[in-house]
Amino acid sequence: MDFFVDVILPIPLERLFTYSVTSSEAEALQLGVRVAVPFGKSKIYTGLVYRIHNEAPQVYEAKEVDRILDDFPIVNTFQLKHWQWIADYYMCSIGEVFRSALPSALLLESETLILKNSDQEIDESELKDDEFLVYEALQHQSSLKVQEVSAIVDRKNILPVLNRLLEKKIILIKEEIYEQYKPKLVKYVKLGDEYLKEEKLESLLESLTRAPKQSQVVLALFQLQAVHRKPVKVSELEKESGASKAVINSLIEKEILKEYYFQKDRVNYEGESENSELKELNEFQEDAFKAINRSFEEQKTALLYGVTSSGKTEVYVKLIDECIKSGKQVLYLLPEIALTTQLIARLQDYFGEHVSVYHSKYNVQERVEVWNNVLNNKNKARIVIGARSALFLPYNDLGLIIIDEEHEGSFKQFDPAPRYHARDAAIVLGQLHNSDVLLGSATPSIESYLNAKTGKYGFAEIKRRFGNVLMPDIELVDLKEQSRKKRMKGHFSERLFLQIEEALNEGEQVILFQNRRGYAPIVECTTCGHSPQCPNCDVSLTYHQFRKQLRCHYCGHHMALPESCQACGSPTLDTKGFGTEQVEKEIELLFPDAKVARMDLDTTRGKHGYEKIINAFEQQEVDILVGTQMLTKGLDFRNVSLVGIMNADSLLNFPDFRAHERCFQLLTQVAGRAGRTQKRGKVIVQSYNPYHQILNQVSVNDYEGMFKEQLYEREQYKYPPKNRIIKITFKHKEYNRLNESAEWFAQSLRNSFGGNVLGPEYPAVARIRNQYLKHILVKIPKGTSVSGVKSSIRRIEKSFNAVSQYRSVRVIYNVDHI
DNA sequence: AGCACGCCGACT
DNA sequence: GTCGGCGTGCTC
Repeated sequence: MDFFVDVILPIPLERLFTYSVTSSEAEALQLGVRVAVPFGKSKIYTGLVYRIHNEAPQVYEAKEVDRILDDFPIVNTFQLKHWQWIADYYMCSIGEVFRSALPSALLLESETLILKNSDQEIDESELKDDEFLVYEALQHQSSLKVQEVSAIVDRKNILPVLNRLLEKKIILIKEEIYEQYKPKLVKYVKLGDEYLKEEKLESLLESLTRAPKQSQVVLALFQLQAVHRKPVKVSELEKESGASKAVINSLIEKEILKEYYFQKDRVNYEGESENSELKELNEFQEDAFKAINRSFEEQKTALLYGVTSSGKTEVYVKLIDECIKSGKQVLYLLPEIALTTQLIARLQDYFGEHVSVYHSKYNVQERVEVWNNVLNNKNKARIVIGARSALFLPYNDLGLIIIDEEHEGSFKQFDPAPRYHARDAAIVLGQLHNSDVLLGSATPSIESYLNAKTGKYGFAEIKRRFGNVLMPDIELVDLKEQSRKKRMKGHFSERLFLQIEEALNEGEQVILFQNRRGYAPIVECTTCGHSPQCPNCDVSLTYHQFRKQLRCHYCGHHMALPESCQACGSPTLDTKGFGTEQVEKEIELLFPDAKVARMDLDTTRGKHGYEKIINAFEQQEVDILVGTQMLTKGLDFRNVSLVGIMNADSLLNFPDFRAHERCFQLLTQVAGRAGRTQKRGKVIVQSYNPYHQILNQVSVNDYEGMFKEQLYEREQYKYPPKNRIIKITFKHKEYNRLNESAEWFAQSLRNSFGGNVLGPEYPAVARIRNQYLKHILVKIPKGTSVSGVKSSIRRIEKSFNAVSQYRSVRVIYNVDHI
């Protein structure tokens, strides 16, 4: 009988691919094992076995599986079901989910290598220029990658050159696959088996009298073993004996010593293994804890609404503790930017080596190790704390999922596919594992709060800040009035200025929030009104003073700041608007004695970018911290008494239906950084529009009011949470073709869904990296079948792709777009 | 998504 | 004439 496997390939194609295997291979294979398979003319991909069967394909001959990569499955059936759900719900292929789920080191791909054919006699004079260049490069390097050849001959299409060289038998071509993950090995030594007996030992030491260095090494080894009673690393022995590697190696060669290796994990918790005692919960936390457990008993997802600094983490810790005592795994999801060392250290303090961390700043090797630890249900991966991608780890016995800062929009993956929402996908994962799911936030999303209100979720609440610290006092300042009365110092109102002064005098710290990086978003000529634009995107270039540069925040294009206007030549350039950099500069002028630091994308590049700034602020080496929304997430500073919002209007004026909700959340979260100890914190919100409803709701902490109003508005305009939306983006470099094709698509959609189709419309930035963009929004009213709508859209896409002019237009689906 | 194949304009 | 552009179609 013939055997076949259906595999998932990491490409955006709907279907699975069938390959043939031998009967012995079929016996060894299991679902969830990786295989290397040939694909197309020359490529080799990593596929995942999804089905093993005997049904020979009818219309084509299946290719053979190249190689089986795992002895045991590295993906389990929970994951496969979960991936399928994500693919269906978020309208992408399971291959795309596969691609983003696996750490890249486990997704090996073939690479074409060009090798020299050394058997061949070569007459260099017969080579053309480009051929010679490749030939010469191969004299220095044993192999070249396609990209390298491309760089050498300075051309994109290198196939002709390679073909000519192949014909002349100068080169060989090879498809190379390599396992990217290499376990880290540590070298140990012990005494050779021969010398383990007492009598042999004596003669050994005698024989070494003429080699003092060597006997020193042997003695040092004894000493180390006697003291530590554990295996001895080569590096330790080297240090202890003072002998060189060469001496040790010659002992190994004589088989007096024996070397051996242990695999070592790269990610290790080095702290105390003794855990701190769990803190006692206060009465409010205790009530919340009980309420959460009650909803878990009813198999419900629970929402924990606890004001900033109310001690939600302690509640989480207690739940985690109970869960791991029952032997199950815990997943603790956080937005990427909230994954600070502060929080991780806190959890490790309680759970020590049970905690594993998984997020984008981990390198590929470290990620594979966490993956394997979770797969094997290792103790050190009992608790995984991570960003949204931690959702894809191979849990086999998940007991609890916590999604902290549940309201955060960054839980939704934006690009590339799968464009999933980690919170929602986590709830589905919880259902598959039958595990408890807890959402936590100080500013719940409208969706989750509604679910709690309607009884779909359980609900728990902590209204008091920990230690009965008062909620910060929030004051709104009218910028219009202040500037009319000429009370502004730069972008600081008199109120804010005086408050900063006071805080500094008291030796307290200040946080200033401005949701825009750079110095100024627009440079403008006061003579002709011209402002420099990005050549690739439809945006003004932002001025960054620290490099005297104009930069595009969409494509990275940058240029030096021109001396004079590029349109009219007059030197009257001025800036409009302001970003964090300018706030920092003004602070330096207004408060020359204060130490300022800035935290935004520009200052936190690199692996430890955040940490440095956060640590400096924590150690009070910095008095004033200026930053973007990065500041809002999970940072806990004791000594901050004042938070200033430089300009709240930029948050309110976003042109989408979530702007007000987001503004409320952001401001409440930043405000929550103030006054985390006994003294009541102060927050100053500057705005041209201080009577705006949302600002007032923030100032009196009226979440309920905000919720009711937003819910009403969303219902009126058929937006989530009661309705669902799918955003369809069209992308093409030709303006006209994009317009036509998007219009065609919208018309077809309208035929099916009438007034529930909005657009096509240009987004605020209508061109990015030379690609024009247009959006269509499809609203799905409550009660309508979501899957029905999705299949209609898919049908329309098929006819769309049948039109040849439209086919090159990229169509991107974004289900539940944030 | 890649990647090869095939047809068309711009240069050595 | 060739080189390199891009539209088209396929991948087990």
